[in-house]
Amino acid sequence: MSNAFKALSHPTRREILNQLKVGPKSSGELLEAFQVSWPTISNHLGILKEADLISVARHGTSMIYELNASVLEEVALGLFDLIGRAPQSDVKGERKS
Amino acid sequence: MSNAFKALSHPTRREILNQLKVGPKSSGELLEAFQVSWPTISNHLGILKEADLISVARHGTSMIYELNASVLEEVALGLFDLIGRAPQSDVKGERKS
DNA sequence: ACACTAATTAGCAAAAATGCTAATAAAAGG
DNA sequence: CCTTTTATTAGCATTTTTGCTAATTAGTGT
Repeated sequence: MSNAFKALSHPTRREILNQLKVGPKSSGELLEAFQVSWPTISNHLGILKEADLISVARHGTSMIYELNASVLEEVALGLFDLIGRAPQSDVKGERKS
Repeated sequence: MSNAFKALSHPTRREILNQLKVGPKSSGELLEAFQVSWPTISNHLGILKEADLISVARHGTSMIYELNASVLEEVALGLFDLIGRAPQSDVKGERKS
């Protein structure tokens, strides 16, 4: 859990998650949204992956990154628990088939 | 928002929030739960306060710290937004008087 | 095999976070 | 006013994070 919050504590990494919100993207596509070098983005992606907030799969020469919704949900639920008000669990977004 | 996540990224600080979950406490009371020096706790409390995750009020010689539920809720909602599934707002916690 | 594109790893320097001891402040009680 | 209790501030060393350039890996096309 510490890893997750640490990963979330950097603005660039939160913005990466925000970019991935609309759908999977490659390192290169993500790079364009930020004024940093490629190794820097690569490092941020590594940290997010280490925290299990994103998943990655190779697609040809590209690495495609994707949000890990379940882990993000866990973190959010942990915060709700802290203030003693759990959200209804019947939301869950996706319906069953 | 960056401040909040940074504050949450340290295990001791998350545990402080956990201690405050049951109710307000003084620095001294909080200190007893951790094997660190007093200045260290004071520093962590300062960071949590800076992030607006807790509030503080003087009570005699003691400083009483208290959870800022609304800010924690905001952070949690931010995460839910990231995965596109907002929790129901009809909470299970306090009823309306 | 060779070049080209996409991305990561290595190595480094600068900045920030962590947590200590010592010194200081602020309120309460005698 | 002086002491005690409660807590913060100052100053410092150690560790971690951040982000760069240069070098390397991996796949694609010729």
